[in-house]
Parts: sequence; structure tokens; C-alpha cells
Amino acid sequence: MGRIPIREILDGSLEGRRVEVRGWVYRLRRLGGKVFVVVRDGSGSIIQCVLDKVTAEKFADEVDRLGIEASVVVEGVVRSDPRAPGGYEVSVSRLEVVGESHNFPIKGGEGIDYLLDNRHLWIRSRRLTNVFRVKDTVLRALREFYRKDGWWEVTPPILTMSAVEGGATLFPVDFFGKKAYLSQSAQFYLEVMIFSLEKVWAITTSFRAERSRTRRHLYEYTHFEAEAAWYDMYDMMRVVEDSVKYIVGKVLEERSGELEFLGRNIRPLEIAADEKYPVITYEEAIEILQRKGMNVKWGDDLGADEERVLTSEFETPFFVVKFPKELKAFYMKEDPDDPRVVLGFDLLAPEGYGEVVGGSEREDDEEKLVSRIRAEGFDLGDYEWYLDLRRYGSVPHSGFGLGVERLVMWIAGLDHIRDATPFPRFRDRLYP
RNA sequence: GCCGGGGUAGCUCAGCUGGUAGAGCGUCGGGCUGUUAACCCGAUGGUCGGGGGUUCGAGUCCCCUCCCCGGCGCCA
Repeated sequence: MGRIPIREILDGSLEGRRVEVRGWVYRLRRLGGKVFVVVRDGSGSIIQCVLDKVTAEKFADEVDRLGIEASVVVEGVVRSDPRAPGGYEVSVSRLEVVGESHNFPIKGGEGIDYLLDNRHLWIRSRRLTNVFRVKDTVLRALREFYRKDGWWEVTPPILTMSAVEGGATLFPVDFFGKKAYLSQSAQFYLEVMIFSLEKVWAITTSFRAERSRTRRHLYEYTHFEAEAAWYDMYDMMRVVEDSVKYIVGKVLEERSGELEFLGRNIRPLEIAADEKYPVITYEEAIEILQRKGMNVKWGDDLGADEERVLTSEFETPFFVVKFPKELKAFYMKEDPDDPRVVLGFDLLAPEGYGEVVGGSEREDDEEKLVSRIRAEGFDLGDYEWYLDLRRYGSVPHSGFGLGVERLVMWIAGLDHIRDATPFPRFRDRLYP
């Protein structure tokens, strides 16, 4: 007899066998003589453990010490019973309370603010447990895909010197008397590394000091970024599409139980894992929106309302490419066929989720880059090392950034990004 | 930063046109041998976010301030 994850007991193959379950008390119901202890464990599932009158009396001291979220070791025989949640229960022969728990602060029905104050305890919920199991698979699949595809993992810095994309959205840090900032993107450092490793990627934490008040923004998030020499925008988009398909496929394959628990409709994911992702230009997006009766014209940014309308047009994730230069960052390469636009792309998830990936071919021409930096009003001196990349063996290259929590949010069908990360930093929330 | 909503019991909330506060849940005690957020009986519960003002009297009206939620902008 060994220790068994609860999820395996619910498979049914262990019926009649003696098992040991270790976990935490999820529900506790005493009825005179009998005691029902519902236990949860890291498998994200629960099992009902039943003590009959004789056993309950034998372990009376232990029963007295039980409470919601107490950690327990339970030994007993697995039995099929239609009255048990999940169809199986454990008929208990031994009960041990490892760590007591009295008056657990979360009892059900609490509001979001209270729950966030108790995130360190709320995190034990079955819902969050299942979400983080999905997130693990997403991260693992990302790493697998890029390793198999010949990319190198690198480790860019988090502490950076200057305001690369404009200072307002950066968190300042005191670096021994010098002003430093927490990185909001590893892109420039990845651009450096393609000159040796050619195809590189990194998973880092990125920080944005924008006081965003939406369900899609975190101040601190997990950023997957990739950069490759010799890749044009379309090469990069193919990689993005293939890797997203790979991830969705892996989650469908390995985390179907979790998705089911989360109430996720699998169908859009199955489509996203199989079908080609459409590509539309910014100009076509504007036309679609105008046809839908929206008041937008060429040159307007695609806001949340516009994104929502667009995502309802497609069943799969889809690309929007070639945005007006003014709407996008200075480092994006100008389209040789149309200098009004840049070779940038966004990947929008369907079902109203919106932007998950943003990428572009990078401007590799020093003169053009310098004039774009000047036009933004940035200090050229801050960009010397970045400009050096265009002076010594400049090469066409492209890259992108993917918001891991946004991807998880879409795949898991969450209605708020805060549940895609254990300790969400947003709305000035720092505790716990 | 902007627009909207809200801070009343441990939690979720009610409290009309001003007259010093209620419910459900929880907690505690008791009962119950199949409960599923168990149920039944009893008990416990508050400087009404903070400060100032009007008034005989403020949870309620006015001003200031702090915090939180939903949305926008920004983005991943």
C-alpha cells in the first residue's frame, strides 16, 4: 500500500484496495456517530473519507482535532458509492491529524477584496490549483517547443539602466545611488544575443508601471520573448502560430481534467490547435470594423471595443499586421512597400480575449533607427549600445513577446488575469 | 490619469423622506449513523473607512480625505 494521489482513486481502478491519502480537510461533516472528511490534495481533486461509528470512537481524539484545512493522513479501503462525490470514497481504518487548523479564514461567499488579502490561503482552492496545473503545462510546452526547434534559452537582466521605451511606465530602483529600472522587456538584450546564438528566447518577469485598471493587465507578469536573426516578420509569425498550437495541443492532451473542472469549453481550443490562423492587415481590420458600423478610420488605434468586435469575427487566434508607424514602437521596421506602416504583428486570441502576442521585424538600418529615436524625443546617448548592433554586422531579424498569463487566461477560460498568477500585482496590491 | 459604483457584525449585505442599527452565513454550545456549501435548537456579535460641518438629533444631508471594485487609455 502506498500513498495515492486522489485523482487516481477517482479513476476507479483502485476499488477494493487499501490506500493512504495525504492531504488537507476540504469539508467536514459530523453526524452523530459517523464522520465524513472530504480531503483535497495537490492533484486538484477531492475524496470523501468516511469514519463509521466504531472508527470514529477509536480515533475520537483525532476527530476532535479536525478542522477545515487541517492536514491529515488517512488510511482505508477504496469503495464505490453513488452517494460519494466523484463516485468513490475511502472507508477509513486510520486517521492522523498532522497539522491542526481552527477557524480557517475562508469559508465561502467572501468578496474579491477579502480573498485577495488572503491570497496565501485562497491559493489552496481547487480552482486555482487547477489553473496553476494548466500554467505549468503551458510553460513546459513553451520550453519544449523552442528547444526542439533549435532555439537557445538565455538570461537577460531585470535591472536596466535607462528608460528604453519612455520612462513613465517603468518602476525606478535605487542602484547604489544610480537610478535603475525594472525591465519591461528583454527584447533589446535578446537582440544583442542573436548575433552569436542566432535564435534565442527567455522567460523573465516584466514590469509595467502603468496604472492599468483592466482585467487583462498586471504590473508584474511572466514574459516569454524570442528573437531570431535572418527571420522576417512572416517567419516569426509562423513560429508564433506553431508554438501556440503546440501549447494548446499539449494542454488539451495532458490537462483535460483540469479544463473540465474549470468549466472550459474545449471546442475553441481544439480549433486553435488545428486550424490555420488568419492574417489580416491593420487596413483590413479597419474596413471590417467600419462594415460593422464602428466609427474608426485609418490611423486610429485599435482599442478594447475594436478588439472585441474583431475577435468575434474569428474562431481561431488571428494576426493583425502592418500598423501605422505612429501607433507602434520606434524599433519596428518600416515596410519597404509602404513607408506609412511598420512590419509589426499582434496575435489576438478569440472569444474576446484579445492581444496575447506582440512582435515585429526590427529596424536594422542605423539611419532610419536614429531618426525614429529622435522623433520620439529620446536621448540618443541611451541607445548607443543598441545602435552598435546596426553598425557591426547588422542583420535582418524579428522577435516577439508573449504574455504567459494572458495565454493561460485564454486557455483556461478565466475572466480575470489575476487568477493566472499566484500573487497578482495590480491596482497597487502588494500584500501578501 | 479619466468615467462609474462602493466602504455598516469575522464574512456577504439590507437600512425609505435624518430619530443613537438588522438579516443570512460564520463562530461557540447542544442534537443527529449517509452527509454533499448537511440539517435542527440555543448563544455570540458593531467606535456604520477617517476628519470636519449642518442639526435638538447624522449610518442617513454637506465638505475634505483614504481605501476598494467595474470600465477606458496603455500594453503582453
